[in-house]
Amino acid sequence: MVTASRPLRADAARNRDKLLVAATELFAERGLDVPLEHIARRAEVSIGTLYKHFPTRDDFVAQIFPQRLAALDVIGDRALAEPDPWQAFAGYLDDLYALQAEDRGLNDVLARDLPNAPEVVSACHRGAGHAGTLIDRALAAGVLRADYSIADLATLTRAMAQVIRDSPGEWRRFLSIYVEGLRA
Amino acid sequence: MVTASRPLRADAARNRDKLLVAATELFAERGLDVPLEHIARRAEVSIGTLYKHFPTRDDFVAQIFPQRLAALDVIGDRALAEPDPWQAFAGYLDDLYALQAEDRGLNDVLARDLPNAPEVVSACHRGAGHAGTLIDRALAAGVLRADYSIADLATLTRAMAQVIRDSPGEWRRFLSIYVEGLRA
DNA sequence: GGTTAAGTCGAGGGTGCCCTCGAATTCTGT
DNA sequence: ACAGAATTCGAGGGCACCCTCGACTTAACC
Repeated sequence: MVTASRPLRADAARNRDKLLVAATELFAERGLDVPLEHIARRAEVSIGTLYKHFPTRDDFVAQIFPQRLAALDVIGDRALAEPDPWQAFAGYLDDLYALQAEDRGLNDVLARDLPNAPEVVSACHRGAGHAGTLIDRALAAGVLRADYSIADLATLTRAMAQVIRDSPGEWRRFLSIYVEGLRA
Repeated sequence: MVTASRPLRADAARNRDKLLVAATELFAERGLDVPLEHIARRAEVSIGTLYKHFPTRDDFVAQIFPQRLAALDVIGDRALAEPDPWQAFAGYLDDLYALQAEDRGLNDVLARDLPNAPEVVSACHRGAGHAGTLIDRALAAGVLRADYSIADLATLTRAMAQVIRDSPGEWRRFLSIYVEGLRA
């Protein structure tokens, strides 16, 4: 999988790291659309060097977000371990959006059309898998409105992304109202 | 109020109209951020002429949206005429977002920080007034969750704007779930 | 018809972002 | 130390949008 061509030269490895750090920070602070020039500047590296290491924005995304998205598995597993199906589902939503609220980049990744990064896509699919299971369990237990589906959750996620952007202090309240409407 | 300076020359009046028509169409189709050059092109007028008549984007907004926002009064009055407080409130939301779904420009106007156009601002205030009354009535009747406020409705509106943009076919379903969570 | 104020036009300058490429630099192995 | 390969740099071209301004055109009034 990892095509180990010649290892990077020392200075190159250092620059690559600085770029990754800068990109991670800026994505989290300002979202996925931060200008690449800003990333280069924060990394104290020229724009040309940036393009050498990461020819496209998606190359950054592919390097940065798989780790971030691992958190999805963590909250997914936690929810699956919760015995009460309703608690599991509602808690999962809470955890999910707390995650999004902490990281504008993550918020963007989950809310918009997926970036062209296979690892990111598969992490999202895994997340959707967890969510699907939680929904099914809640449906089986009869605690969730009977017509709820994963597609509704996708819609909710985009809506929540917007609420988080506009009024970071109010997403929890908004979510709790919506969730109230979900009970069977 | 209307400073009736010299009337416009015939050709100027014609161009002004063409610009207004083009802007109305394009705002509705593509939202408030459509490039001004596109408006000029559709109006078959040069960019310089556009700036002569409408020095800023807000000048367009100020001319176009007060009419559009009159619809807010219509649905507001309709809702106030409805005797059942819950029906009135829920129906109002439905009508409001149906309006937004029909016109991307309106969707933008209602969802983002208000444009610098006094007439638009006051129309929105009037709308908020109606909504406030409907909320109060529903609260008084005990059919709406007791802590609901106009601020929640503002949050909802931004969320709905996003849902409408992303998946125009699903806003009604999303809204109905949220509204379900609102009942007392 | 001639005068002139009003209106029109569009090239062009400014900004912010994207991305490329050749010259200059620096690491690495011998 | 040196050669050669790898890496860095940043000026600069491209694009999309914003907005201005002076030369040209035209409607309006006598």
